[in-house]
Amino acid sequence: MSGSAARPRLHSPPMALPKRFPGRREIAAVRAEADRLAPGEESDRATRIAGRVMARRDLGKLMFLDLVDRSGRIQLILEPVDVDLGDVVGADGVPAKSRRGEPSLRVRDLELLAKIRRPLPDTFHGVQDTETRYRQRHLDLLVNEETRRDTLLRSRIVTSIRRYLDEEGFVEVETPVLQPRYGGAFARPFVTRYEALDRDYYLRIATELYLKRLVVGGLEKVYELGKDFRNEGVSYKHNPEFTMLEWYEAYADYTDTMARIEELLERVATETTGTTRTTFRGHRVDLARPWRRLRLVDALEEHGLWDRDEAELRRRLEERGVETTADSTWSQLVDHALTAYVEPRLIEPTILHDYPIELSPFARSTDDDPTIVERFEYFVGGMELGNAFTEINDPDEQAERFAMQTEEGAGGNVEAEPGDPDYVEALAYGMPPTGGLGLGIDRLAMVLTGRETIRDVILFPTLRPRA
RNA sequence: GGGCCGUUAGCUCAACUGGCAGAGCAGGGGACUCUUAAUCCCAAGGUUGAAGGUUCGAGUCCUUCACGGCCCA
Repeated sequence: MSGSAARPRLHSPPMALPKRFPGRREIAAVRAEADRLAPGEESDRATRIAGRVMARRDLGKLMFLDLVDRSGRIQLILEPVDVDLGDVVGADGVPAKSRRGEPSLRVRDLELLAKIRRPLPDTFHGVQDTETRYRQRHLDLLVNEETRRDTLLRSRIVTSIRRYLDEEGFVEVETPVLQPRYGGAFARPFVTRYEALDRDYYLRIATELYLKRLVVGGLEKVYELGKDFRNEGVSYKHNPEFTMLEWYEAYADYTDTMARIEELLERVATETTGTTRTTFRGHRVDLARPWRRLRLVDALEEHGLWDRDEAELRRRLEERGVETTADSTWSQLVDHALTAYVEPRLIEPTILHDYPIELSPFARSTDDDPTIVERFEYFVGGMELGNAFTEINDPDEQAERFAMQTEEGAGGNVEAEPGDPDYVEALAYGMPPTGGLGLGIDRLAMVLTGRETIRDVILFPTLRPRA
């Protein structure tokens, strides 16, 4: 911090740094302006920019700094000052192009806005240690440009999804995160304590049941985009706290919903990345419509893994060396077969549709087979992105499905749907035929950023606390 | 929950079969008026994740623990 006596000190004393830096332009815009000049030429237009000093090349009587803000990077040319890598500064000067042709700002005045007090990590190699990147995301964002880029891309993805749904007449709503009774998905919940009521509450595992109440109430097309919580381990595609979109559209069925999700993802990809093509986990995939469609039964039969008899299905799985002791019900065996043999092969965007009724407590039966329901899941790069169905709107039918799930739970499936009598009562007031859909936002962000783990698209992924 | 791998300076990484813990960047001092991973000179920087053990001697071998990663469940 103590520069040589020959060097002028920055005019702001460290203890009284400015509280604002007004009139600043984005670095990317200034850089573009400077780029239009000839080498050695200077503009006469005074310009102010601010950001973090990320490189310093000190030549004695001349100094070059690289200044970075959210929009980009530009070189500063100035009289030498006492400044450290990582300092936040505001610069006042004119766009210029160096003799070597680098777009720059010729600085008249440099103002320290925030002093770095701990050394910045390596600005060339960045932070490589995954643990540091997740625990100290500020460092990751500062020195790893890809992290900044993918964070901004994720933000544009969410904005683009909202724009589409809003334009299509959907209403964005917010429903309870803290719930006295959980439901709407197969998962174990986080349990918490509501002291004032002296009873346990649950963090929501889905928004499903509340959103469909709103369709009963006449909102017609609703969506919610927010966090769900599932009490399970982490993997490359699982974080216990994750972001989910659910929408419900009155007067639509699952074929309408298929068309809409294809349209949405094609559009979001194009708007945010400029293309429908992406590379994910080593696979080149194209999100452009139409996607491949495949019946679940056909997909399982391809592997000789479709059988209605639990013992027989278990035998066939074990024959292939699959450990099935954790699967206590037929539904769990089907799910296991799906996860192990079908899902990894669904590389190009694929809609897998028409599910067994046992796996789907909210979906209406198909017209030609009451044991098969109008449900689909859609996959990209061997990973499920979401789930959708033609919603049950008959209260008696819904009550029966909850009863089936109670049996499923009694059979040993801890993730069985617990049921919700209040929801059944809501349906008794009449819900229009409705198509509903869930979309895993984190997973979509993985596909569009090309990141291989969900922890790279969640800014603060769940980690064990340091001892 | 199980298996394997990792943890060395603020950051990125070395250190052979057990034999003086090292470099680059950052930070400190100095030189340098068009550099862009600037360059050059000097000095400094360590409880090798934690605890225990084996050994004349441990970053290295053994045990336990913590955290992370990958695979499996």
